Amino acid sequence: MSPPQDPPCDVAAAAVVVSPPDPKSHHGGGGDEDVGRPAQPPSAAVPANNPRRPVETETSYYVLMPVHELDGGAGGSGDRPPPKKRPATSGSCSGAVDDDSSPPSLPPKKRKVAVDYRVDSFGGSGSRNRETPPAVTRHGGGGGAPAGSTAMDPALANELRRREIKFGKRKVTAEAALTAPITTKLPPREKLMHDGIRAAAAAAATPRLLPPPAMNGQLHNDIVDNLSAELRERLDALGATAPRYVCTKSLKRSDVDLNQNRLLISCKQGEVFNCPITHLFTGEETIIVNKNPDETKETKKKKKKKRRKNNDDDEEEEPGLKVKKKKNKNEEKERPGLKVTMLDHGGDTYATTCRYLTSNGGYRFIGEWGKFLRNNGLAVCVNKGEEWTRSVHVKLLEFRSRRLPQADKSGHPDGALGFVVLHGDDSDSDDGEDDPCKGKAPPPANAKKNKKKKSNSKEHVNATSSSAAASASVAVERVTRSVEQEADDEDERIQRAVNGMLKLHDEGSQGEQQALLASKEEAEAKRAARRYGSQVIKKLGRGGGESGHLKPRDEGMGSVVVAHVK
DNA sequence: CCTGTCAGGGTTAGCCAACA
DNA sequence: TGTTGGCTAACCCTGACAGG
Repeated sequence: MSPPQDPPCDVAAAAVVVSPPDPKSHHGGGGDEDVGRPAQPPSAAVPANNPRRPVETETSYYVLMPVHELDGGAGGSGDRPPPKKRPATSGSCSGAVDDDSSPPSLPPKKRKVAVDYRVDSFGGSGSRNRETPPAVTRHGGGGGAPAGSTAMDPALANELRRREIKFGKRKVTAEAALTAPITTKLPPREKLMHDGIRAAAAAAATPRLLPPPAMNGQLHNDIVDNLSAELRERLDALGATAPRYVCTKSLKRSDVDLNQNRLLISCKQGEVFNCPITHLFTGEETIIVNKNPDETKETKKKKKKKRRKNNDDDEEEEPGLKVKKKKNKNEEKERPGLKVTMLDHGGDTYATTCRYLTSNGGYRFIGEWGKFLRNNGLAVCVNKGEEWTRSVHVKLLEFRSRRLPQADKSGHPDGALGFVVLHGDDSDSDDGEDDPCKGKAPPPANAKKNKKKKSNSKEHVNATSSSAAASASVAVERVTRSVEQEADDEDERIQRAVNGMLKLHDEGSQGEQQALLASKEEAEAKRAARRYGSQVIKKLGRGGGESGHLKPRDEGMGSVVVAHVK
């Protein structure tokens, strides 16, 4: 659960991908996080006569190209609307994160973290101004800007330049027809590619004080811009800093249960420092939030023992109980937990307390969380037999204000920490699209199916993404003949793949990593080709010397080209 | 190389106890 | 009675490993 990286979105690695018909058309392949994402069971997906796929859409062609080239044309553009979100088909709780990650047909009872750690995916929007950067940084190459920041890594640049797409035997004319328009655009694309490279370098070199211009940054802007007037007024009144996106939490039943009155945001054990919330806290706040976790355990054990003793002989314990009560009172005064003010969409204020619970491995917000639920119509009283069938997520945006309680104790010049909590039905949300981490979230109902899907998704991802070098910032254009719905899914996947590529690159485009990826991807692509009757036409950037009648639309666009031959 | 199985780990739901 | 703190079991995913 490494913090998402903010990709330089201006440049695109280009990949011409003729996707195999189905197997991957439904799974959420994509970013590295998505590799494991469950997808449609191969059995259902592979058949060419898949009922879910229109006959004429068997072959889809994907072209990854610089985002600025995506105007009009094949339906992609830099400002194209965020990929449509797949509607949650099941009544089960599926968070925003879960949504896109999980296939519609898979309503798992329990799912992995629904917390959307897009924090950094907003171009670090969530963290860019943070005092405490995430433990995992994107700067694999060391200090300063990430690789290709101030200047593109020469090796990468060379790699990109010598990339060529080579098409082997192609009996399908349709591809040629598709590629035709592509080739016609070659000159501008080359230029754009260079522009893109420069843009990537510039973007990387630029301190991320602003959200990146595209993708997640756009999403971030959307979130912030869509704050209600009341909320804005409230923030102004508090003299709050600009809200920054933290994460998205898909509300589970336990989160909306009024009897529990708490919101749990779990953090993977051992990776608490990767949790976006963790980095919101100053040192002082961290101490408060995590106050004496060990003591609590010890006291608990003691309590347990005492309980047992109580069970054994109640009479003797009475004095002890009194003592305990007194101690508890003292503990109450010292009760750990950070006072956190929450604001809802309407600007209403809720005083909550945030604590990190080692037992649950996550942050628990208590206090007026129940009030929030009631005011926002999210409350469920399980005792009354109510069921939580909605799929609602909440977005957390952090801000600070000196006018909040305990601002002085925060240890932060901007004051105490507060959260803007925006909720919405997942069906309305589009957040999943950009979530690089959502891949982790979706647990399929069937693990076996999952695996198969997983493998498919891997193939797809690898097929669409190739060398890590190519991952140097991307945008995706899809040229497809498939139906819109299908296209949307594909779009999502490619977007995720791109994100994954970006992430890989950000993690530090190490040679080993590249080599590993390259070999893996090539193998996966070949496998996919065999399985789906496609042709692995050429793996870009591998030797690159073979002849081919098709030149890459953009130099430096690394990819595995898989042509599905109908 | 592919597939199936197993073990480990993470997340969530449910429950209970203590306290105000 | 409602709130809060905490534990634990169940579920499910993921990775590793072995067999075909």
